Amino acid sequence: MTDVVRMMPNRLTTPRVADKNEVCSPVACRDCGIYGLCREVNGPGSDLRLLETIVRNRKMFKRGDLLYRAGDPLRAIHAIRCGSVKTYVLTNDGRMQITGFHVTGELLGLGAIAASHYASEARALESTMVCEVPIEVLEAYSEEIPSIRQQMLKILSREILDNQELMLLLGKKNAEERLATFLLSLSRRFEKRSYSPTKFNLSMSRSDIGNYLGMAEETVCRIFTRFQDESLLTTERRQVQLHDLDRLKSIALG
Amino acid sequence: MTDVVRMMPNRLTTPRVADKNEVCSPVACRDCGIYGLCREVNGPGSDLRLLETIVRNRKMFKRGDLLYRAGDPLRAIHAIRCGSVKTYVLTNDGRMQITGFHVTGELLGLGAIAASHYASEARALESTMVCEVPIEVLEAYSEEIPSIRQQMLKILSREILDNQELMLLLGKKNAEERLATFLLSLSRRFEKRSYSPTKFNLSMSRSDIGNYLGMAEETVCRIFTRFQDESLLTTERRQVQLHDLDRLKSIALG
DNA sequence: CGGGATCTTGAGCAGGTTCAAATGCTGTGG
DNA sequence: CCACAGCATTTGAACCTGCTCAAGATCCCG
Repeated sequence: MTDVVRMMPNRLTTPRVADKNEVCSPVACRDCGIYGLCREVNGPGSDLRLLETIVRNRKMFKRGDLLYRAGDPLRAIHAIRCGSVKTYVLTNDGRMQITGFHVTGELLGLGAIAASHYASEARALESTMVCEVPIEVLEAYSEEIPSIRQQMLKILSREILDNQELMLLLGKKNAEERLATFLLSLSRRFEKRSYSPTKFNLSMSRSDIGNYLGMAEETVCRIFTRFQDESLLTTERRQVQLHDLDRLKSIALG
Repeated sequence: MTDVVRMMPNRLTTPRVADKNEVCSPVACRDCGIYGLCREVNGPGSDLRLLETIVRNRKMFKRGDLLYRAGDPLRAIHAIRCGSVKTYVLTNDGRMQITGFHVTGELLGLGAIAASHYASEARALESTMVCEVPIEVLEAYSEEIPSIRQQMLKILSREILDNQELMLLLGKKNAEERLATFLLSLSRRFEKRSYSPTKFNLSMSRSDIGNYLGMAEETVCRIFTRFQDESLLTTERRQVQLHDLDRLKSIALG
């Protein structure tokens, strides 16, 4: 194990990896994106039927496992309990564009509501526990409780905003700006979930990062090296430590 | 007027330009994106309250007029009655990324539902008539008629799919593939609304096209010229005629 | 310990950008 | 109705960022 890793007490630095035997209680699910739906539905501490349904439908995925394939009929909405997932779309000739990395507490599959088929493919980047809400359960509750739809609208809307930012990145930013933006996005998301915003693990490969950011994997490496030379950060394989968030921000914004 | 333009009977080739005095009846609104919402709400021919509300709230915009600004509180959902609009986001240093061109029958502003503020800016590309549904009207009807939310989910979801395609374009396609994809997208959208899919007017400048596709305006020109040399299409200023949709498709897909 | 995957670095190349300039269109005011 | 200013489009030429190809280093897993 590397020095960087040895320095790090596990909690408060990197998200835990899913443990198959761990009890996934409603309380433990508080981090889950789907929890936002539940809280919307029930008063605090009241009837938690939806949450219970969710908790009963949890699944483990290993690195590289497929959560769903593009074109599959939409079975369920997926909430990442712990771990991480990449989603991507494919061109006819097999080129892949990663459209997002999703970490603990985030939701997958809502973009497919309209089509009733998954539009993208999702694959686990590490050992990942996912809670699933079968779509018919969601539908049933939506009939009964209109505010669920309201909440879903918000989540979809949020996704549209995120995608707009990614489009801006892909269309207008150069390689340095892209990587800086990417690192800051991860940093913020980890911070929101009480993990360290400056020291974390990248669960995706350089090649995945490059694909997502629209650049070659070699370029990703080179920019990491350049940032390191400028003392912006330290990398040790997939461990990253950010030393100067402010300077990173000014780079990210162009 | 150029030869190309003179050849074209107006209807069935290019969308009409908005006429300030034209009556915007419910029937005439059939092309409107918002009509999808209404049909969801009422049986055919029955109570058309929502539609009437919409029809009373129409507005004219001239080329370059702002429909709304990023950060403005969300007032209304906008349905383009005729004309066209570009939406875009801005970086801090003023760089712009156009996130979409929207033509007759399409909806604007739904992406902002969550934030309750517009996330992007919208500007008319030509004389454009827009029907507006004030957000509180939409909310009120949504309370009463849950299927409206259902329909809005579908529209949002559709937008996410479209954005995924644009991300793939920006991240993975070269200049020729981008322009071909762009032209085919317009072609399909015009065809869906019974305009000619092979002969139409580009209401946006080369510079706008370049911005949207993540390339320099000069590159757009050069590729247009190249396509013309290969007899794929003819351009005369902003008039385009596509001669070989199939070949264009095979280019677009990579 | 071995082999495959991942990461890093170098060198040369190319697609696309930038800068510059010519041409053509449009619409605005007199 | 015409002239002119300003904008949009087109084309050329030099340059540069990031890509591709290649090879070596390192890590991870069984």
